[in-house]
Amino acid sequence: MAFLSAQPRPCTDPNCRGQHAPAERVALAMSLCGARGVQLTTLRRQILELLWESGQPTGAYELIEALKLRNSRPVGPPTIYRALEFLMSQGFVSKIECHNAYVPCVHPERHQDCLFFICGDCGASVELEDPRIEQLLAENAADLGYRVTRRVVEVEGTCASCIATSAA
Amino acid sequence: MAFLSAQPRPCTDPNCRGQHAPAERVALAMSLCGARGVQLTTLRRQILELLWESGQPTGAYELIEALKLRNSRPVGPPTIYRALEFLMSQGFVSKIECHNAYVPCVHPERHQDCLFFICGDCGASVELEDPRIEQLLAENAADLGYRVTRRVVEVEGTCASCIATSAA
DNA sequence: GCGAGATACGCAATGTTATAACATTGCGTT
DNA sequence: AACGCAATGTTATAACATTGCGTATCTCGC
Repeated sequence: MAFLSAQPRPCTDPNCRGQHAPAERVALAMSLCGARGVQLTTLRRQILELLWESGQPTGAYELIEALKLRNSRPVGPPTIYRALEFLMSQGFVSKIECHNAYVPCVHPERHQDCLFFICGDCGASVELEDPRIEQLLAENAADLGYRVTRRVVEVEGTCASCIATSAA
Repeated sequence: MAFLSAQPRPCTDPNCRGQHAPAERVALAMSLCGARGVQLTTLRRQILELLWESGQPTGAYELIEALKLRNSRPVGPPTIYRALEFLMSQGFVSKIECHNAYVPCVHPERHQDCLFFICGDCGASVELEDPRIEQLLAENAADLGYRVTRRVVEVEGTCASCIATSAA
């Protein structure tokens, strides 16, 4: 009886905009890792937590600094990058290529690349899915004979609240 | 009488796939710079030529090496990056964010961000335009209240010829 | 032509992001 | 104990990009 389950469940609202508590998101990741037979180790979990708590795309070296505060013993760049690679391979994190920064993903269970809108003023990013865009990219790929391994769709601009603030 | 003009003219075929001779492309850039009142200096022109001749996304430091061979006097990173910034501002070049590399643009006169398909095997990239995708991104931006300044759409995968090669 | 201001370039140093190469830890199995 | 394995630690370096400042070159009004 799924509705009685104590397990965290995936969000099914494509327009939820990622409004979920960090703890809830991390619990979902732990659950998925269990089901997939991979390990969400302490380090990996901490990084995922930090990303959820950060609220905006965060650089690898910022994560190193943040972990230093939390853990006393510092970790080196390779450690961070390996953990990020794991988190990305599992769909828990995406890289914002145009900012060399990392964001937690709202829908790791669907595990696909989605759209990001990034505000150049406040730095916040929003994750969206749009099947129509995915479809069109797939069509273009088919026309070219491409086999697709990854999609990067990043829209840079100014978010509504920053527009409002700057107008004031 | 436009059809008698000796000026290079923009390509109007959205699916031309960039099959244009480097010299022709550079001539178009020079013409556009004249019309816009900006300077396509020797350095900038050389970099644009190198990108057209390269045939695939090229890193800033690769351009430094290539210029060293061509010019005897070497140029430093800031010089290259300034030139690339100029070429991007004029729509002559785009950055492939997911590879930290630069490609010449087929349609500088339209001066807008387009789609790139990048082959992970051979490294070649293909530039496309798809108004339907642009439209959908604009819709999503409008829904979110975003003012868009730049679009990054990069599809990584394997191109048709590399698929054929690896199958053989 | 000629000087003032703007634009572009040269150069040294530095900052930022990412990976290579190798060593170690911890844990479960034999 | 000895081994295998996944993850992490350590050191160094590769790869990408910017800052700050001084010099050269171009443009335009005179």
